[in-house]
Amino acid sequence: MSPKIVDKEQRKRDIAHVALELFGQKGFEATSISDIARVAGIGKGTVYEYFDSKEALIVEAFKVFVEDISVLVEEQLGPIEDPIERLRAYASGAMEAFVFDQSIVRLTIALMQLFLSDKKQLFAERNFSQELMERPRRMVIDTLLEGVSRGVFRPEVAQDAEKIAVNLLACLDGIGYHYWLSESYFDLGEQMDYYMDQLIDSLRSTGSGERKGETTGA
Amino acid sequence: MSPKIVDKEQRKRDIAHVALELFGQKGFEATSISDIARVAGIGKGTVYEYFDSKEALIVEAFKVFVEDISVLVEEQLGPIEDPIERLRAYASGAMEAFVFDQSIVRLTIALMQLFLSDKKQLFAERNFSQELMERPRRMVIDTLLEGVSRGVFRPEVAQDAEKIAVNLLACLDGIGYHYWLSESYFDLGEQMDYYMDQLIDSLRSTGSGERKGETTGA
Amino acid sequence: MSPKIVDKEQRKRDIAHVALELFGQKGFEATSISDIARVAGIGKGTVYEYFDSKEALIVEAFKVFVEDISVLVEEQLGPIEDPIERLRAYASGAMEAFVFDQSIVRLTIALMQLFLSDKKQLFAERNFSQELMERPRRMVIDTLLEGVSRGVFRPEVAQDAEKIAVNLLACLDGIGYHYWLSESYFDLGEQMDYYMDQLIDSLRSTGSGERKGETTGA
Amino acid sequence: MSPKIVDKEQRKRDIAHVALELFGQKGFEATSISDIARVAGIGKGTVYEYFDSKEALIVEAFKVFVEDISVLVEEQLGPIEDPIERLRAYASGAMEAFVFDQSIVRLTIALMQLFLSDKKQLFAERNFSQELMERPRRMVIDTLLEGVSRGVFRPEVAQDAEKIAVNLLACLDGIGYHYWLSESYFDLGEQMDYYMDQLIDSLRSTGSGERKGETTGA
DNA sequence: CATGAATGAGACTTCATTCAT
DNA sequence: GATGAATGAAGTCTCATTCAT
Repeated sequence: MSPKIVDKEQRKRDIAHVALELFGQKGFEATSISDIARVAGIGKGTVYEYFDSKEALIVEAFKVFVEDISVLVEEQLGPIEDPIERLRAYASGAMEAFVFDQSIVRLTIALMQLFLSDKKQLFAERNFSQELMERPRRMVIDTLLEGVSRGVFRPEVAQDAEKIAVNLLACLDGIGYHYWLSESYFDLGEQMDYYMDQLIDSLRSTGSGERKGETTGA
Repeated sequence: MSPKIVDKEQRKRDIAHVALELFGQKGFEATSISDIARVAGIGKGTVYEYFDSKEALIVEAFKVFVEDISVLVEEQLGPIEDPIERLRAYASGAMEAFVFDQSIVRLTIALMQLFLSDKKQLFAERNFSQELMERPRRMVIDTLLEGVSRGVFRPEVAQDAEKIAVNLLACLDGIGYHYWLSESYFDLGEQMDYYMDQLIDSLRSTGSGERKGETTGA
Repeated sequence: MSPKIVDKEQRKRDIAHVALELFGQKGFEATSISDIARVAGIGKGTVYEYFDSKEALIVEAFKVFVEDISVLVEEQLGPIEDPIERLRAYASGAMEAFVFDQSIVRLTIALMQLFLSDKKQLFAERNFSQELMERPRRMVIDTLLEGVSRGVFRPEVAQDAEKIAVNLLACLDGIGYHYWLSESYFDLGEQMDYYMDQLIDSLRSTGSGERKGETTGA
Repeated sequence: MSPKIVDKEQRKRDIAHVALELFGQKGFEATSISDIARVAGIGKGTVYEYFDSKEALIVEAFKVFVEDISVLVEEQLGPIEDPIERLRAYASGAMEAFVFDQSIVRLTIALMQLFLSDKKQLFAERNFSQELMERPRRMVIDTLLEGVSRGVFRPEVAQDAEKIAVNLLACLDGIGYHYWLSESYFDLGEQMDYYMDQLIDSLRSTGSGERKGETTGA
């Protein structure tokens, strides 16, 4: 409430941001408190004024990460009206993240790291990975429903909206990770387009357009 | 005259397996050579009789991992003849891995870890992530072609076989990871079935069957 | 506001001095960082706050060594005016070092150790062994020239001053080392006097004195 | 006595020779038993059939070293008759060792290492450094006496022979070490010649030749 | 509040030595 | 006798964390 507290909260977030940046660049274990302090431009001891331990810092960093992603998705898709365009825009955004801004990919993988470490219990309170997907999923579901109500998508889409959304997010990520891991073995854009064409094709209300291709892949 | 007789190759593999186990449980950095030695029931120094460094051990562990997976896929799908059944069997296998034998998931994530650490160069020689997918991809492609030649799948599938295969593997993994990360937020079996139904439906030659459902999600 | 106040430079020198002490007692490889820390009364990790590596510590230690020696020579010879007395004083100082304060001998040997290890490249920047001799050589040369200008030494000494100086320093060291290695097989004082008598005798301007003895050995 | 025993003694010496070689190349601590065994072409365990410990091996190696040097000096000087030539030949040999076959230098330094390590007690039984000098000293003394009896050297040389010999050996070594340490700061040949000229000049019987120069440095 | 000096646990790695074959 | 697999002590170095200033 008082300016002091606001300041402290902001400082905390700043440090978490720096940490996030570094975690994404090198992973957790390779990122030391010293690194974080140096990049943040503060003293090593000061970090401990804001966080009880490195683990607490990690948790805060992911809290920030989840918020950032939500904001990012919002920004990218906010202005777009057409349901189909919205879905494609989401896919494009995901693709770009995998090809260009690897930090998101890296951070998601860092998050996975936490899941297979003993630190999993850090998340007793909150399930960040679920929160991470919550906003995008909400967005996809809303878009699907909007598409149905506009008559762009088939009515049956409405009742499967959640399932469709979950799969959409998962598949885009899956394709992205495989691309990332296989070091450009295939063309990410092509694969994602192939996937999206298929999907959108199957969503369209029959009257709203011809089936585009012969439909094959997922 | 003759020294202690030991099958060094076998021993090496054994240690690699133990390492693999632990890497999957805790990640690389969190797994110490001491841990590996203790679990393997040998002295710390002995590990270094078989591997020049922790990094060499990591590489060997993944070599073993890739081989294991290949064998596993082979075993699961070997006897199945029908193309559609083969694809479904593969999906089931993947699902089970995500639900039960988490070690595969964990190891794949461990592999991702390596990619975001500076140890990426360890794989200069071999691209394990690609090798890891090579066998399954081959299998899926062959199955698709076989399906086409049997008249079960539409002829167009043949030319897109590679793309379809890549997406299939990626999407199944994507769904699996999201499930794993979201801690059972959704029903993995249902989601995978939903995906596979859609996919297979789109592969079938028009004459070979009715469109199974109305919905089409990813 | 202000952090713990410590004179880092002084601390660094202190640690280097402790290291020097131990290097002289046991050699480099036999001296562990733990040893140094223990004797310095600090924690093992603290050493690394001041030196990036053991090698950096070795370099710093020798920097300190060279300075110490220079100061020592200066102190011993500073006030003496007469050229012959100065030379004899230097010889006496060297002798005492070999008989009493073995640390100088030990450290010089430690320095030799470095030369035959692969750590020689540590000295890419500075040639400590040369620096170590620089001051004494300068001093001897100056003394010789002073002696010539005073008419105490023969004029020809001037042009050979450098050669004479180099040999003087080298021979004194040689005698000292042999004494040290042979564990008092001979009387160091006698041998050095014998050497110095010969030398000074050969330097004297013919008018300045009778040849002292018959013998002349080096 | 029996062939077996001879064989064993020879084997022991062979190993010691290999060890010597390696000690000279890298120093003690940097030379591992594994290294020695590998270069000797035998098993690591076999080394322990011949030596109780690494330290015992070091001792044996130096025993061999001392013998080798004696033989070497004998070979180099054996055939030379003229006393002056013998002395100069010894100096040349020493010089070559410092310039070319650094292994002798390195080994002598390694020997010094032992003296400043805790392993000094290894030599309780024998003083290798003294033994090492014994033969050359003997040789120099004999040569001096021979020179006197031939009338080449002044009669007084005889009674100081030991002192002269000790200083000669020590000074040559001293010049050599300084050269080695200073990395060719000066011309070793010149310095040694300068020293030897002076020395021999001072030894000559007055009748046997003019004083060569004005005599200056040692 | 902020700082960074200090620290010890613990990581990787080497190596002299033992011992079963 | 010969071998090399096995081992643990010990070394260098990193880093999360504490605490005096």
